[in-house]
Amino acid sequence: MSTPQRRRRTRTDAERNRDRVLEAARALFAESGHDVQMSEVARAAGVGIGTLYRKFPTREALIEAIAEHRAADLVVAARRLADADADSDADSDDQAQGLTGFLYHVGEVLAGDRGMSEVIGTVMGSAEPRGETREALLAVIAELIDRARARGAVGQDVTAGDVNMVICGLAAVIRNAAGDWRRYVEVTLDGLRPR
Amino acid sequence: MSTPQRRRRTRTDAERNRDRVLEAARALFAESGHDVQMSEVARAAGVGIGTLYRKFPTREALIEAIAEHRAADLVVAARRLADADADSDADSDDQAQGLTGFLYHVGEVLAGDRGMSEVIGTVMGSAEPRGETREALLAVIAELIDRARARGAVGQDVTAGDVNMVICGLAAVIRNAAGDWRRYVEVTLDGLRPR
DNA sequence: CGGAATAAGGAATCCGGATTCCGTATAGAA
DNA sequence: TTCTATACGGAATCCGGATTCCTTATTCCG
Repeated sequence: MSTPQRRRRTRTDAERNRDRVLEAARALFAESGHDVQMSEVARAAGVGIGTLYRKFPTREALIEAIAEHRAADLVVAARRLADADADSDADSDDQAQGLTGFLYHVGEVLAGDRGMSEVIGTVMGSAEPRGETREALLAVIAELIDRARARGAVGQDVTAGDVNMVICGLAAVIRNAAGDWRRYVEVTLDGLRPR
Repeated sequence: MSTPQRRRRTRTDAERNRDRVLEAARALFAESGHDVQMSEVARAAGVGIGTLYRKFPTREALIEAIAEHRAADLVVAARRLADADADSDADSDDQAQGLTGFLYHVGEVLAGDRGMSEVIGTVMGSAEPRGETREALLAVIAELIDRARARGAVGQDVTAGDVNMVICGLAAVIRNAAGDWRRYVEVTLDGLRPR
């Protein structure tokens, strides 16, 4: 029946180290993908392996934490594009501007982040049951599609799932340097147009 | 200066075992992808690990050997489709029949072969310098494209590289169960049409 | 049939990393 | 300043698998 006294606040240095780890890992993963070693991350962060493990009990946990962040960034970007799309008049030569912009943005991001390109497939795939961020992303994508469709820029039958697939493929193209990813985006966008 | 006497022919049992290994590995990889253990392959083949390693000095060698086979199969299939395409009149409702058939065929194959879907990206990507089979595949694809283009079924600017990318993406879609791959093929084919 | 020359088997070894453990160091509450 | 909950560091440990090695079994050539 002991009354638990209020916990001391988290040590400031602990917090600082967490940030350092996160940042170092983000950079390393972006540069070389997820096959970087935990010890490397720790070194890059200027922290001991023990500390790294205190923050993230597992390599997987670390990767997941970062992937989550980056995915959330994508949601934000998509949100912005959707809003911009809402404002703009229908005078642009690209009637699907929001969606178009989004796909190119994703390409840009993946092209600059090896790690992300390795995981986005899983994130978007039907794998993870818990996908708060995933749901959010699908929602915004659906919105982008609706806007484009309202202007007759994409087929009536296009769904967020379709874009999902396209992104999944895009990541693979980028990872394998299988060609010019911009061309890929161009082709798939054409494929989504009506008729 | 010793004259090497003519070698004894390869023992029949040795050959038999090689086939067994190849077959077992093919099945296992198709079923579960390439993360299967060497010992599992050996067991499935009814052979000792030592024997397995005598045939394929490295896990990578084994995977490569099988991937090579399967890729060659794709070339054969493509070749057939190209020939069939050559015969057919232009009365079909699908003017790109050869190419269309090929992409669906690839999808079918990848959907039934986890291992292949994991590697095709690398095979098609600009990775491998030595790509006899890769070259052959690209050549047939180019032919399929030419035929389709002659009928105005695909854009003037479509290249084998484009199809390459599409396949790379297709593999990712299938691997991640990111959606209905047939839909993906449909969309990308549309994207390759003129205009 | 007899004897190399090959091949089969599979236990023992090796290895690259991830993860754990515990003795120290430090922040921050009193 | 003191004291203790927290956090740090990084050597030691653990582990899953690939790969090696050596002993025994088979082929098949003469």
